[in-house]
Amino acid sequence: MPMHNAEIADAFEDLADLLEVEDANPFRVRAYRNAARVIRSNRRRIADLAAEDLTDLPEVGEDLAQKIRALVETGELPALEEVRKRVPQSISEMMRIEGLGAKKVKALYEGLGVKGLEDLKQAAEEGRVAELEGFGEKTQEMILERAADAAEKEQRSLRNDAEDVAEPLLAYLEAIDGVKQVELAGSYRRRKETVGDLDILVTAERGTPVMQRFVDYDEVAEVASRGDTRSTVHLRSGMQVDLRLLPQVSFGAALHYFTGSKAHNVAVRKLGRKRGYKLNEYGVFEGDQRIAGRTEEDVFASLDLPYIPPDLRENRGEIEAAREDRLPDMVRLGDIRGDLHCHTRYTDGHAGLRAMAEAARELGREYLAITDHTQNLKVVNGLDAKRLRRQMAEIDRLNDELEGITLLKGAEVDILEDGDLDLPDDVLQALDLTVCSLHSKFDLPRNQQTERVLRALDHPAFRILGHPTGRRLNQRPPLALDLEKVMRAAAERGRFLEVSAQPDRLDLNDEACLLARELGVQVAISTDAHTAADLDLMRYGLEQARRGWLEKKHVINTRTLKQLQKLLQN
DNA sequence: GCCGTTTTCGGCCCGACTGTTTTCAGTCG
Repeated sequence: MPMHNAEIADAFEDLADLLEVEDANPFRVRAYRNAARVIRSNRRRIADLAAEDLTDLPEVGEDLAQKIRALVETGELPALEEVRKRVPQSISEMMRIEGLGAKKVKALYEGLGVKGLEDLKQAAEEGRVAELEGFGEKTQEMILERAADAAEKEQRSLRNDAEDVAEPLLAYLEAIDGVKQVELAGSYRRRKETVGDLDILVTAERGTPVMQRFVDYDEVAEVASRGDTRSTVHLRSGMQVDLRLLPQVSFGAALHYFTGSKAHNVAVRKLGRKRGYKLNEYGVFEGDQRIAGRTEEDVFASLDLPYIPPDLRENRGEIEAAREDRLPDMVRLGDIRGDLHCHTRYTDGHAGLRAMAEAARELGREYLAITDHTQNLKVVNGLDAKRLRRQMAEIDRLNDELEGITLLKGAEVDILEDGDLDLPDDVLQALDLTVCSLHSKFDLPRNQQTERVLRALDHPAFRILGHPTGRRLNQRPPLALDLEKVMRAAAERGRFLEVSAQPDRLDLNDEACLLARELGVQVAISTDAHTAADLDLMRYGLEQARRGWLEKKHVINTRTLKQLQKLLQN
């Protein structure tokens, strides 16, 4: 089983952590971290590229290329094994405690012989930490408080959960008398699929008690730090929130800086340096002279760049594209004309056909495909041919009656273990479209899983591959599938892939959308609604498609009903 | 360890906040 990009990245992160504790050259440490970031976010499997020239990857030179090859081939990183002989691996787990970095961990290890979280907790309980030079009572208390939490795995929040926390807080801040601007920066603003913490930027009239009101917010469980221009709190929900109070004149620079991504910022700063400018969160400076900073548009303009939307700021070519005036014209919610995946009471949905149709019409959809499960999925009472025929007849009757919306006859057809589809051909052919999905045998080896999907793709009734990787955020990793191969086959056969808008799926994700664009596969952004209210989840799928540079022309449910029907005929 | 329109050596982002060592190092973003 070839090594996953995340595993390779983890190995270099570990190496960086341990070297940092050893007080190695900080730039060397950073080089490993930079490479880990590049590897982790690369959409192709590094293990598969190992035969090619890995130095083509940014941040990867001769040395790292050789280390990656060794790691992929042997499963071991000799440099890491070397360091582990000198420093126990477990001490890096202490660095997960907020407020403990490499230097403090090194001091704890050398001064107290503490080797991991358990040791550390014990040392703190016995009061030995406070006695160590450079440490005190407060640090010891902090360690006691956080050691237990650090042992649990950190999880990022789903976007919709983060919104539930963020929106009321933003409204609270905006309502403070004297507050002028409130913006939520960070990965939240970039519309990333998950959110780690919230970075809020505020401008206000002089003397406005923003910080006091912020730490007084009802939902604040703990104030981690409080200053005149910056404070950090933890909310009851567990979410960390940073708030920064800024002068108007640098608001745009700060918004750009704290929106990130880090990789995007590094690339933009580099562009500035080439022109002799200095970029930081206060502005763009030529010598001591601030030449931009009030708005983000100013900041980009000072570098002769058009405005780059936050969704694209991942250093995936957006800066070059901006310079050459070929930024994508990303698909918008208003472009969406229909929804091609939903369920009803016939299987595991909670509303009837008419209710779903009317809810979709309320949202301005012109068509809605009814795609209930098929017989293989017993737990949800999947439809057999007979029941599906009955549903099709009911849809025909409803279509005669309904104004302003058309229901399409479809099914979410199970792809069986051998790649067959889960209904007889005649009934499949009678449908307007199929969404074909994997719901079983997630653990097949990569080759076999890929073959299974390729076989299904060959079926004449196959139209859309539903939630292609099967991942559930924070629950289930993507299944082993050669997505590139699948996409190439789909492009050849005129088939489509789904971008599921379910907040815990978002599948295809942003990077896979980029790949789809590159390989010429069109997608359907679908809600997979199980209730009438779910039909409004569309925006979450749209956000990931936009992050994946997809335009209106790449998304089949932006077509009129007539155009779509033509696309689905072949 | 990487990188290069300042190019094969010599840089590599830097400012706010905290706790502690009372003038600053460590951490974070």
